Amino acid sequence: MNYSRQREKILDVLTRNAVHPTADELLEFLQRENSNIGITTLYRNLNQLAEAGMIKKIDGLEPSAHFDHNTFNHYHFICEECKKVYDVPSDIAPELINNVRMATGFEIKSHDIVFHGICNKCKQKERK
Amino acid sequence: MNYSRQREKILDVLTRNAVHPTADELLEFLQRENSNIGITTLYRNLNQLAEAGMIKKIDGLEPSAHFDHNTFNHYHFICEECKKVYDVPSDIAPELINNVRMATGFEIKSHDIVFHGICNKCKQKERK
DNA sequence: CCTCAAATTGATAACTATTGTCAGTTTATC
DNA sequence: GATAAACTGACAATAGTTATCAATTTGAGG
Repeated sequence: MNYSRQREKILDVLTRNAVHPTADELLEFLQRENSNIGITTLYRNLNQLAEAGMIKKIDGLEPSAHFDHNTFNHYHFICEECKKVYDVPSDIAPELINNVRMATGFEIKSHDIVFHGICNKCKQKERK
Repeated sequence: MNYSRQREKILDVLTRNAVHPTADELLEFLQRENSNIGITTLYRNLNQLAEAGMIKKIDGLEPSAHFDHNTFNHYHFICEECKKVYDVPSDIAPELINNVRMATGFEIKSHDIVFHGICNKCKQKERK
């Protein structure tokens, strides 16, 4: 993978905006910083970076993929109210992979967990 | 929800073809049994049935949603080789929800786990 | 530096999965 | 049987994402 100004900028903006943005949201962030990067280039780079393990692509949050600069093993929670995506630490399911191996015999290469519910901020608001 | 011939047929075919089909695959199954149901009707019913809790919509298997007649609490595994979707029993992560509640304080309404890897059949084939 | 192949960009077009529209049909209730 | 509400399905539209490809940029070697 060669260097490119655009890829560096994308990685930079994604890291500074740790809100699990979609491609569209990232494009906005970039434009706000006067980085006009083509949407094709953005998608191409996001996929390349994910492929290379430098970022994470979060599926399961239809209708569009979100992207995460945090490549540390962890899970995600999306609030049904404010739609914000939160990180969930991976130690909530310590024996998961082992248990699946035992139960199925399959070779597990990766896994993702998505939780849906109401976050604390939105629980507060509802109480008022 | 009123009765409809189409909805009954969709539920019937989905139940008999327990392979977690996509909407397109379901359409094929239906056509094979000479049930020509419009794609709009199919999607509308799948969403209604999922809404009503009579089937499950499986997100996170891009690029398209899969559907599952099994509404029992369970998870999914997709084989990177043959692309088949398998069920994974839910008892592999017994304390999951509690642990997330403890870690985050969030109200968890639902969650999904998707495992990626190689299934036993494909492991066999690779050995040859 | 200069050259050159390989990698990258981005405008445009294309594709795919899914949903909106709406007139005509079916269902259920009285 | 009449009537309102639910449902169908052809068609058009939308949204997210990828393919195409000529022009530009990058990096390794001479």
